[in-house]
Amino acid sequence: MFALIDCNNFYVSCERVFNPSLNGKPVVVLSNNDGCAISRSDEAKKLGVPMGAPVFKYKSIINQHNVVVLSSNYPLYADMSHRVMTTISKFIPDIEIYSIDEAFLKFEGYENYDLFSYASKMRNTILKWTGIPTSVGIAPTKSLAKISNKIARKFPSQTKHVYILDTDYKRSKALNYFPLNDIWGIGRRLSKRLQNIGCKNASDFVNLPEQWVKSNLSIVELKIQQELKGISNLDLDSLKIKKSIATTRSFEKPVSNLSKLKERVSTFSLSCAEKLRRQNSLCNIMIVFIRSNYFRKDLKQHSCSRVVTLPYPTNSSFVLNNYALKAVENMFQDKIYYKKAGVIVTSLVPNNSYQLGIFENEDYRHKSLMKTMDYINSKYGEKIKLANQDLKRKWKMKQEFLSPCYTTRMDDIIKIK
DNA sequence: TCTGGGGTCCTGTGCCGC
DNA sequence: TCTGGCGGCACAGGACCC
Repeated sequence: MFALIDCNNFYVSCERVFNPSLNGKPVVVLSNNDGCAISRSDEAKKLGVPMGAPVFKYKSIINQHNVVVLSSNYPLYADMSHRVMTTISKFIPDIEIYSIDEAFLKFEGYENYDLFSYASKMRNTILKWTGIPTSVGIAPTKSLAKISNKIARKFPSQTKHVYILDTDYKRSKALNYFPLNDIWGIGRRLSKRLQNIGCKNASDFVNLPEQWVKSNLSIVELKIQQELKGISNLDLDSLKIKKSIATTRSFEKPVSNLSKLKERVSTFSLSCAEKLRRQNSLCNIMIVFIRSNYFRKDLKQHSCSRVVTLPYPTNSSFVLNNYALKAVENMFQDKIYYKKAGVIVTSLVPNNSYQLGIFENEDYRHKSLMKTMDYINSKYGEKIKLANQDLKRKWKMKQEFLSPCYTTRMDDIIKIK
């Protein structure tokens, strides 16, 4: 059996742990630049603030009902997530951390356990130790565990936040209940396509001939279909090695000036280099993109990307920065208001075993220089920069409603008098 | 005025070499 | 020497997830 454990309204719940006055009130947490609502309390959901809604469109609801609006505080959420995951692994060793607020678990050798009471004990412990409420769905496959988790969340008074989908009767009842786009892996586009051929709910999808699914959709949908039938196709993915690393941002204000754009992209490339070094990887390929604001139909649009195949695998800030800047110069067009840019590194290889080039290899001094740079920056804050970065950095992400970093910054720790 | 970021995977297209 | 078919590859773009 598999279980999916999911933190309820995770970002809002993290905020509530340290600020209990938010309990019972409608609360939303916003995305970067305070753009969209990406986490909502039950009260805010009831008021009709949708997931991912641009917050300026819902100002009247927010003002009318005194909805508390917060900027996202990632250091806090990352630390709380770590606490929750550590607590879970004390109960079950087979764990796949699927996202910041979700984990899949595998119950192997738990045949003699009462899974309901074991899962309830786990969620009570998490609540007690971290303050974060969770829901647990248990089923024979990962896809069904997802559905089971939805049931646990949707009917809290009946399920007490733990639901076990363990019989054919429960399975077919659940599949008849949930619409297509509630199935893990079936999004907006695909559910529309399936609706057009007469599928109304998950059950209709499961009853489609396998051959048809394979030839008209893809192998991914076929796997989902089998999982929903109760045939396990997806196992725990415990060792997750990243295949790409990205740093991308929307700008608070549009950028139409090449040197300013270069400065931003430079910072993104350095951030990617740092992330690479942190996980002891080198990259072979770097993708740089710049894009105007596609919501502004009245302005001239430009969206462009460059794939840079590097001469040798690297995680050197200097090398990545140089190529990123060349790519921007190459793509930049005058009189365009750029709204977003990013750097993605991919084709990653481990730091300690990679193919050396015949003609060109990295300057051997970079390695120790980077090590020193990372050490100084981690000890004293971002003290060392490259000269082409804006040394008096004026731009800053919009975060008007940021809560303190209660658990990760000494100055922000709550004082008890 | 104001619309996120970080991932994975798949598909279509164009090019190249056999 | 030319041509068509085909597989492999790179790349752009899209769908999906949280």
